Amino acid sequence: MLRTHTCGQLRSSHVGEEVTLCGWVDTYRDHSGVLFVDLRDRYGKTQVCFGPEGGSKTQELARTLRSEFVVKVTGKVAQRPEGTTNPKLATGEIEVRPTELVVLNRSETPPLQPAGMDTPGEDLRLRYRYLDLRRAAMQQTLFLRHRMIKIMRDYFDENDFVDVETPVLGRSTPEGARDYLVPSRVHEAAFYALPQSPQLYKQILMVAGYDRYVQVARCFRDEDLRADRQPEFTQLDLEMSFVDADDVIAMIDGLMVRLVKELRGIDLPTPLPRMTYDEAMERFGHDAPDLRFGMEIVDIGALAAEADFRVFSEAAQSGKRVRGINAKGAADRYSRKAIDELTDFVKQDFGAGGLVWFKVDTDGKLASPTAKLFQDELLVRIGAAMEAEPGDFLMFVADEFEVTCKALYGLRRRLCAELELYDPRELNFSWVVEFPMFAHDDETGGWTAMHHPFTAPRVQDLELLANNPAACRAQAYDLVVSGFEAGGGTVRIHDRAVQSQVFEMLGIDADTAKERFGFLLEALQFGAPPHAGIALGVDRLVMLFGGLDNIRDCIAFPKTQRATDLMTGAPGSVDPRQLRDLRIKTVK
RNA sequence: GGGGCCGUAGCUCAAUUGGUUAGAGUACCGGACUGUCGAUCCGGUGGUUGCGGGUUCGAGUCCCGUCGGCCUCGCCA
Repeated sequence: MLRTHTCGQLRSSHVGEEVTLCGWVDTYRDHSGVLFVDLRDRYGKTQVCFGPEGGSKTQELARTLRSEFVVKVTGKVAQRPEGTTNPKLATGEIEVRPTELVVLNRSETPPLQPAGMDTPGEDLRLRYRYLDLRRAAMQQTLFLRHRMIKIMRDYFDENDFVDVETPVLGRSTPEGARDYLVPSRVHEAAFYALPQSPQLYKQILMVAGYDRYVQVARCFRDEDLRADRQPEFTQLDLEMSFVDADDVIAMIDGLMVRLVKELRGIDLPTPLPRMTYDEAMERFGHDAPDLRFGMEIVDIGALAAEADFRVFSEAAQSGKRVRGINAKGAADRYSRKAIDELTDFVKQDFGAGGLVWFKVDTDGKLASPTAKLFQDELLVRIGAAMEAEPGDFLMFVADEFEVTCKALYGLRRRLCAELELYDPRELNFSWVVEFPMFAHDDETGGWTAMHHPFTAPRVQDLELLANNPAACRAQAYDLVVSGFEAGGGTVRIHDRAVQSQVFEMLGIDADTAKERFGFLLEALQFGAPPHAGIALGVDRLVMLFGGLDNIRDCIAFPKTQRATDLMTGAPGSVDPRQLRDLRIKTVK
């Protein structure tokens, strides 16, 4: 070992000891007679004081040090003189007075300054990720990530889970996200697919009797990126046998309690609250509602039906929905121009016909250019339904249910950010349960699995499977943390007859089913226990616990929005010989 | 594939309605300084305003295209 201590370790109790530290030059302050260098490693910073007593040669060398040089210093730990301690540093009581300085490596002037106070542009940070990762904020996040995964592994180990690794090279299965494909050299025109999740393998492990499986698994989905979505991401994946949905939920409740306790020092009450999917869509327009603030959606369809204003009455009478939200006290925060932008927002992004809005004036009356098209008494009743008070800002969308959900969810999310209605570090946990089994497939006009094709319907909904699939609810549950889907799982079908029925609904015929995942269906015939599981998004949990607003900051080497790695240049071209081996020809 | 924001010194940003030689802080280089800790003080280097066209007497600023980063809709069982 080149060093005796780390840069975060020394205290007054070490005064007088001879120590050797290694680290990077964080900052330096040259006072001619004496010069100071803050030496940094992942443990902290220690001030090194080059005074005349250390020798002029050492001092001259120290004078050449610049940002991010890597050095080794040997010297005595000294108490700092009265009045020169630094309470901002854990090591601020002491300093090291070196008698020897070795420059282990110099550094070019870094394009971004790890010790700087400005956050560099993200493209630079990704291009020079090794410098970015030296920044304290990034180190804190990666340490948080480490601690979180450690807690998870300990927790599941204590609960008799077995960590089993599953293949990365698998086979492509239908539905779901677009696969990342890996061509086979040995088999012409055949491809492996990288796993979107270890779903099928973990079910097979249940058939194999492993009873409780867990894995921190890398997953891949070739879809467009978002602030909370990366093409490769990490799931805490688990599966349990002889359990129902409540057992899985309780197990995860316990994990959340542990995480919140150990990472935040807070006792999280359980059971975590639950809401059905239908309720979530009615109250918040989304299946992962942020419950840290109100602004719930209110349906005013019954009132709208009576309106002289035809956008409302015709919508209400034709089976569409008229719903709105109330941004409390926000009336003076939105000018006409800002409201025009909100209107464009709901039209452009969600296909809404428009936005009907009112500001509540000091008399409690609803005011807007549209207001004159309404009967006065109806406006009073609408105001009452919205619990409107002077200064409130009301917004309404009249459209198909799905459109009103998307538009009002979008508005709610946008306004809560603009109005700062919540503490970004606050964590709120809940479950959304009883998801629909099926969703309409716009392309084929048929049905598609809301979760995946192995999801079990609720027992009481079995007969709805065939005659009213839209009403059929699944034994599915999503963990929602502060408005993000932090995880989702289901009880799986272990009954061959039910499985066949679901495949039929999804338009997967027997041959296709056998071809695509016959291995699972076959396995289920050899004594499959009832089983259920869940997968949590590790990157997202780190983001939420870290109070961050994007997932890239939680990943050491993330991809850009266009799925490239600015540091390595991936994806890149390959040697023609590699393509020849794979018998792959690119076309333009 | 669609919509939006951004791109100016190594870095973070500014530059009035399109108008003089594109500025500041920091970094970097040189100098001063024995207690600083975002050190301070003095001096200096540093610019194809992402790139390519266009409009104009004149473009960092306006228009078109393009490249890159971010946000978002679609997409994400």
